[in-house]
Amino acid sequence: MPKRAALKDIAQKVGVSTALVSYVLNNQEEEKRVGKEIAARIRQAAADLNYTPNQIARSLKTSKTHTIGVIVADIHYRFTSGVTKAIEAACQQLNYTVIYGSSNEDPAKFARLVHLLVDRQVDGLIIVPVMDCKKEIDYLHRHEIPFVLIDRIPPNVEANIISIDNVKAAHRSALHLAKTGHRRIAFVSYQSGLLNLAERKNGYLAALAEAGLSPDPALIKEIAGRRPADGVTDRVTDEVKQAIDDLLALSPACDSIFFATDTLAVEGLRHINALHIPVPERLGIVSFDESEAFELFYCPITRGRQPLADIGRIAVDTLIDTMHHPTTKKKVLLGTEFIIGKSCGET
Amino acid sequence: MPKRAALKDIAQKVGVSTALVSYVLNNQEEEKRVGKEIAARIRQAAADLNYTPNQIARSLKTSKTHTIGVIVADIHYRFTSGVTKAIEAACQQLNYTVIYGSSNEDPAKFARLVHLLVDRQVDGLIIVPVMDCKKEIDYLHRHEIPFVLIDRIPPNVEANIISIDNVKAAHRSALHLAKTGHRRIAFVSYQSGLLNLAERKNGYLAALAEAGLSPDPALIKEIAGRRPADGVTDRVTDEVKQAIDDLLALSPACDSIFFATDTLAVEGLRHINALHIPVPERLGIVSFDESEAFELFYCPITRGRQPLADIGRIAVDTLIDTMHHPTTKKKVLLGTEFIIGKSCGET
DNA sequence: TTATTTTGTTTAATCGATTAAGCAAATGGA
DNA sequence: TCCATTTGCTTAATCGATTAAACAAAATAA
Repeated sequence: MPKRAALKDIAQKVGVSTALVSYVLNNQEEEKRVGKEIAARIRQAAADLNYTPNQIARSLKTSKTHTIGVIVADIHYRFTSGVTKAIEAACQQLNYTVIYGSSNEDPAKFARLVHLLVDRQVDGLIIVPVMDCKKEIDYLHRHEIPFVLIDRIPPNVEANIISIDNVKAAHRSALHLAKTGHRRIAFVSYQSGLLNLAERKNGYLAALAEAGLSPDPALIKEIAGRRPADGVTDRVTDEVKQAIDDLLALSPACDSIFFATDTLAVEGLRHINALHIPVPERLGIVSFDESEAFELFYCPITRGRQPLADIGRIAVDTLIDTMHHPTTKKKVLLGTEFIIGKSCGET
Repeated sequence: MPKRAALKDIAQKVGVSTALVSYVLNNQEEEKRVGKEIAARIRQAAADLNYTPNQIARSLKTSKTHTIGVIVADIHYRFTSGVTKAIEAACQQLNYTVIYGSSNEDPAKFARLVHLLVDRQVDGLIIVPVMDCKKEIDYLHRHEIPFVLIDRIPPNVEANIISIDNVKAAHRSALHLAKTGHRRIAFVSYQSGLLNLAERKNGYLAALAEAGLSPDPALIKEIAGRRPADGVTDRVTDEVKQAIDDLLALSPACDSIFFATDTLAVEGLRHINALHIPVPERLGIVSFDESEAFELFYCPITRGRQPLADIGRIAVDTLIDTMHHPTTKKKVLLGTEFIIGKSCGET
């Protein structure tokens, strides 16, 4: 196998300098006034030799890699794979390549990834931030590396952010439970400093207030652990079970649950199923996000669906934008779609 | 912002040549007999300047990128995200970076991706092949680029392959339906030249034979379109509906369905639900793969689960292996776990 | 005819690291 | 004392492309 042809080889074959070859193959023949006949011969030779430019060499010289780094929490989340799919599609159109890594919610791993990708000279980053990522964000700012945060909004951070309007979406979900006659509405979320969960809680509380219901701390359950790596979900699973058992034992009884994420809802429904609690008769349910399970559950789950494809696409657009105009700081809050199933009873 | 420090800067600061700096920072001080005191000063300077090597330059020189390319069908498939997660975890351990792209089952896109990743000089590839990928496989062979195929086994191809034993898994699934008293067992799959689906069919047929049931072409439904990009699933959805309607109208009646993939099962169950067909009383169900929905369905679905994490991990191991010993051609067929739900009735 | 502009091409530096080969000084052996 | 080794470091080529600057030849202007 002869090794890959380089510019030099084409130059040699045609009998010109590499400069000319470079000009022609980059379609600069006009500006650089390359002879028509020579240009044609160069193209021919390039085709004959099956030439493809060495991107590494090009990157070294131009310090542009045409690559963007994507740091997600866990590719196995529906949110993540949905958004990632859209990111990649958008990048493919723009001729960008995607390097990907997942933090698994671990700040140390997150930090390593940021540095790794920066060392690999990505032109920009799309990041699902973890807790305690202020240092890395600062690092990116200092080094003037364009980036966009998605999904979560870390506190006290200036940056491009693409997310959804969590307050509004949560408000709508909780209010729907109230409107369908529920009075003791529980909120099950993760314990986390991430602003998006805090905002979902705010939306929930606002809805209660609007419906004239008084908040009850006993109805708010915040699960300590994020779903750990590698399917070892035991801890979360157990805590969710406990939370639901607690809720069901309350008096006055809890009559409905608003799950702040799809993963929590799936865990919760599994347990509710095992306990043979009828939905929506005994317990009304609303969840955030999407899951195949929500439609196939005997009682289709009412839920707020995030526009995953939009988030991904807009994240890429915004990133490309900042790459050209580094000063722009965009904050985009997208709306969610509210899908009414049967898990809250009839309206 | 001062620009990133290079080897040259360290050399200047310490007052030595870049060669020495390179030796020290690559821990070759012993072989290259670098003075102890100088070595220490070099390390100190590197730390002071916050030096990180420019991977691009290193790659250009060594023509190793420490990057592997992953080409999948669709990251939003559970199979894909599960395997990808394991691939990335393994790569992180070995200090490899993952570049990722999805073919969306489109041979043209697949071909473009292969060339793109090869141009980016990936050290190796992990690939979920599409139909008609013989040309690209040959290309990789010709250029001596190490790669591993996963999930699907294209016909007439010599390569490292990590997959599951589809015949065996399908055989077991179909046989389970027979053992639970079903006599008119349908097989719903995709129409595709991919060998793994063909093998699942073979397993199904073998099980029928073993159970003394005669195969009936009317019970075999092969859906034409793969799930198209971007959630536009209408065509597949409609076809699945039609297939199930057809099956239910048969006489003698079809009493059970074996779905060859999770996506088909989810589509199918949605329709079965809408028709209020009771599972397992009227219709026994077995599926391939996993879905959150299978557990939350009112009647937990009996299924064969692929060892996604193992597939990913072994794919990486095998790839690293071939990178060092290019001649090895491994073919690994993993076993599947058979999870008995309630969708076939009692044993 | 000479000066100027235009056209077409080459030269050579550069990006940042790696690494074979070369060289000088110190050490050791006879 | 003289030659051979060892030690410690530098030089310079290289990977493959980009691109400013220099240059020569031809065309045009004066």
